[in-house]
Amino acid sequence: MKIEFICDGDMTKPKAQTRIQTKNRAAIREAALDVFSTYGFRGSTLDQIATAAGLSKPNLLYYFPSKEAIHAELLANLMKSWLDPLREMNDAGEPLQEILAYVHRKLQMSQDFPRESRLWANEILQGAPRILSLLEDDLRSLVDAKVVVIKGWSDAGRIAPVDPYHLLFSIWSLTQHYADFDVQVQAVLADNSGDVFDDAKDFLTTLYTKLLSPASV
Amino acid sequence: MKIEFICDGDMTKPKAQTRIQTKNRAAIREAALDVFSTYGFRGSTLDQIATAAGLSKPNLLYYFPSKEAIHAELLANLMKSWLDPLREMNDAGEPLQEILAYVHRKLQMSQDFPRESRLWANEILQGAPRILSLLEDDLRSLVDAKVVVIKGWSDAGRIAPVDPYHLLFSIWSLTQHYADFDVQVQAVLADNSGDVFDDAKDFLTTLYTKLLSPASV
DNA sequence: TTTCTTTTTGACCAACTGGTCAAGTAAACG
DNA sequence: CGTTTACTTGACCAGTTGGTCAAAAAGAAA
Repeated sequence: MKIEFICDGDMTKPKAQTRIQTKNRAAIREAALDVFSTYGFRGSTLDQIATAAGLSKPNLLYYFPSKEAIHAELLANLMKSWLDPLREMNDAGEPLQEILAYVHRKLQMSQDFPRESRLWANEILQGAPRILSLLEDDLRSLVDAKVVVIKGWSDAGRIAPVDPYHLLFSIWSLTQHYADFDVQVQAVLADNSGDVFDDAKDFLTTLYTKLLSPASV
Repeated sequence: MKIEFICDGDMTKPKAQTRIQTKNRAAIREAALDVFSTYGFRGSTLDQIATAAGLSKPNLLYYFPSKEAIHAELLANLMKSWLDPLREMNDAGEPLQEILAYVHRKLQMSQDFPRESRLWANEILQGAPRILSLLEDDLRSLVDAKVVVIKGWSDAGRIAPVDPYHLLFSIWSLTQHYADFDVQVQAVLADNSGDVFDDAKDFLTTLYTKLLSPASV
């Protein structure tokens, strides 16, 4: 019997997975996340992933039809959790609080899911060949919607005037930097101080508070 | 006769290169920068580089002893130009102007040398296996020196109090983002507006001015 | 022109790549 | 228990990889 592919378009047969399938598919996803996020798609091999998952290569290919398919599934899952923190930003909330909360959520994701962040970064760095269309649809429309919200806050004088697009870019880059460039951050800081993410949180809170607080005049 | 390797440690024989050597080694560096910055080290092949340089693979290997050697030379050159903009930050200057000038220099580099930025990003993302020691030596000592300068400005009340390390991280991430995540930026902005880098420059100038201007009290 | 050196290439190699397949082993089910 | 189904594997394949080498083709120098 053929394995059902999660999330495919057709509605036929939800086809419950067996214990073994659930376990092994999860192990493969874990291993693939490790390998892909470190070496990128073309730099990773099925043997690496299989070994990391504790399976033989043919066995791995019993669960996923191809290297491409594993990568695609990871990216599909990632897209959702990558957009969610921005979706949660609430039109009706207090503007500065909403933006700071978004920054903190993104920073927390860099701390908790650095591999996911690096997988994303690898894909974008290489020109996003596999998710360009998703960027232009899902990401773009979400951003466009939130840009309107931010513009509204800004026009109403509830936050300082700011380019909403570049504001979002700044949040992405500042928060993901701590995951993507971790090696560099560690090399510079070495033993130097306390917790990096605590300090980063303080720094970013100050930065966005100063940037966005409406002029007191 | 063996080809001399540029910049090797020993002082013997400067050994002037021939016209052909100069031309072909330059072509190889150009091509390798294209390929490595797009696919990362492991994802790039000698055939790709050779073709892009207009040479056959054996011919390419006549000029460089290995794939590793080409990559190493690119990174060595890059390290210098990557650190220079920070080196130029002048202790004796007006603090805010010095920092803004550094930001603008880095942003300009993202605009003018996006491939170099992506080559760097690829290397760091993958754990910097080939330049970790350089990060821990050259980069770290330069940063430590400049941190003292910034701390001095901050203690003297010439700029607002700020964590100097995270200030530098923020400059790196905000400026390099426009090179490294270019595809994503383009996907979000699409045709939307005028020049991305012009807008980015305005945004960053405002951001760091607000962050660093000393309290008016 | 002749000679000497530099440059270029086609043929080749062993190791590795993503992927297949038939045959075997282990679960689950009746 | 036996049988059906799910899972696993060793052997294998064609294409690609980084890299070698001897010999041919330019260039430079005389």
